[in-house]
Amino acid sequence: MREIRLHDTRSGGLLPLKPRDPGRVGIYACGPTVYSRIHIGNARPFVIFSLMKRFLEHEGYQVTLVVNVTDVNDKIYVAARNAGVASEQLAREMTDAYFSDTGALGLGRPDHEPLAAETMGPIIDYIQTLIDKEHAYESGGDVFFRVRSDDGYGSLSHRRIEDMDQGEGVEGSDRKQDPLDFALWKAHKQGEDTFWESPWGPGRPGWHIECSAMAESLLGVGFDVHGGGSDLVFPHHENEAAQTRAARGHELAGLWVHNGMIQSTGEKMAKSVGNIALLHEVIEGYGAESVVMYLIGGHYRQPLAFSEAALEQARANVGRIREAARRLTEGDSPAALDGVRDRFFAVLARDFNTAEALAVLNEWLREAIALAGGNAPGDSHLVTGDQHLGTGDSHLREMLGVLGLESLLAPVADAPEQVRELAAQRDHAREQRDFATADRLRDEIAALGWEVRDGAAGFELLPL
RNA sequence: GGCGACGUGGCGGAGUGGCUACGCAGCGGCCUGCAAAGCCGUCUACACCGGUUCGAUUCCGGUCGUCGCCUCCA
Repeated sequence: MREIRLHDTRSGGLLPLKPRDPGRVGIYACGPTVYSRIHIGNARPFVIFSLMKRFLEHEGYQVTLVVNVTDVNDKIYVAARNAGVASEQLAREMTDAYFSDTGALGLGRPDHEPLAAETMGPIIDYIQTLIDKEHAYESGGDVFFRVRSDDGYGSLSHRRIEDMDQGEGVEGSDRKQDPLDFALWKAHKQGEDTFWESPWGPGRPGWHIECSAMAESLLGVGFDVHGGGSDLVFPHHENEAAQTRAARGHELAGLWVHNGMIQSTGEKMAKSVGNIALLHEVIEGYGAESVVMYLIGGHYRQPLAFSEAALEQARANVGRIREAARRLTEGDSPAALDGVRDRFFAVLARDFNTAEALAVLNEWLREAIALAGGNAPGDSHLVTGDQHLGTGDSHLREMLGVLGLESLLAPVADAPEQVRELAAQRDHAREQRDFATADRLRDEIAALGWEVRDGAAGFELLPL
């Protein structure tokens, strides 16, 4: 089994993936807070970790991917109040929208998608354990985590407690023993229409404990990879890690993997900045494959520039691969290309470098063409666009499958009878050298949503 | 202010102490009634200043700039 290395935020370096249970990998990635439709930045971790799961499965691991939904949070109360709907209803609607928006990416679903609202029992138990171990305390209906009781606090985000903002003026500061302490449970406040009963009175959990509890109840303590956006390193993941150390005496995850931000107008795409592109709109505009292609075009840890041009480019890339795929034959790829295919996966094994893998995939396509046509550098006429290569597509299928782009290999549907009839007429007109008629028919075909291409072996019809 | 990351050709974006990243766009060919698609070829790079080195885009230091986190945030 090939060694897979990932960049670990806590150690700051590339670490080999050493599964807790040999052959089995557990991944937990933080999903969105559902108070509005998600934007393409929210989709990045969903795509990265979905594809990482595919890659690990390709490498022979059995993978459990958990992506949570934060459906209990301050933001949701505020957004619901502004929209004049119940917070529970808004959360439910936006959760559904999230499932539908990410579903449209065509990558399938994670193995588990827990909701905070449905994990309330474990969350309350978790808090009670922290109180019992004196890592947390109740104060006026709130419960706070005692940050200074965790020796490892700051080890994930590389901050020293002394450097931290003392949190003056922050909500709840009058009830905290230490300004650094953060809320595990927040007492019910007037106007908050969703709340739960607890040993400390009615209220709702804090964000950080929700994730610790959801992750642990599905993957146990010490699972392999905890992922999420780099903006979550502090305080969210730092706090998750602290809670687990305090309650269980063990690290929550072996590796902490963080994706970079998508940038728009030169800064992080964020609802609060107002520079967002909603995922469902981008998918409708460019197609799911283009969105996936765009997201894997850069290394997951780097910031990624968002623009119309970047999406257009991704769409062009998708089109080119789809064209190439059409010219291959279903079946085994030539052994001469095994090395290129292997390199594709070797590159992914080095910190999941999808950008470099894509370059290798391009190389595979180029060599497949050269192999089929015998093109030497400088030859430009041996393989033409309409020529079927006769090369087996198994390697490409394997690579595209890991990238979530296997749909590019789907056969083109037959054109409707009406379109085929027009195309036949056009072919006849061309034989008669009646090009005016041929061009008019091409326009008619285009108006029906099809493109006609002429080749040595006759015409082809493709959906526009 | 503290911590961290980054500055690559028109654009997106990898990577490396010495050898073409890749893609998009452009340009020149091939093919073509025209077109589309495809194929071949091709031009623009490694922020700036020092240092280490036989040799640095790649290592070290500095300067300038950008971004992220420190508050909800993928």
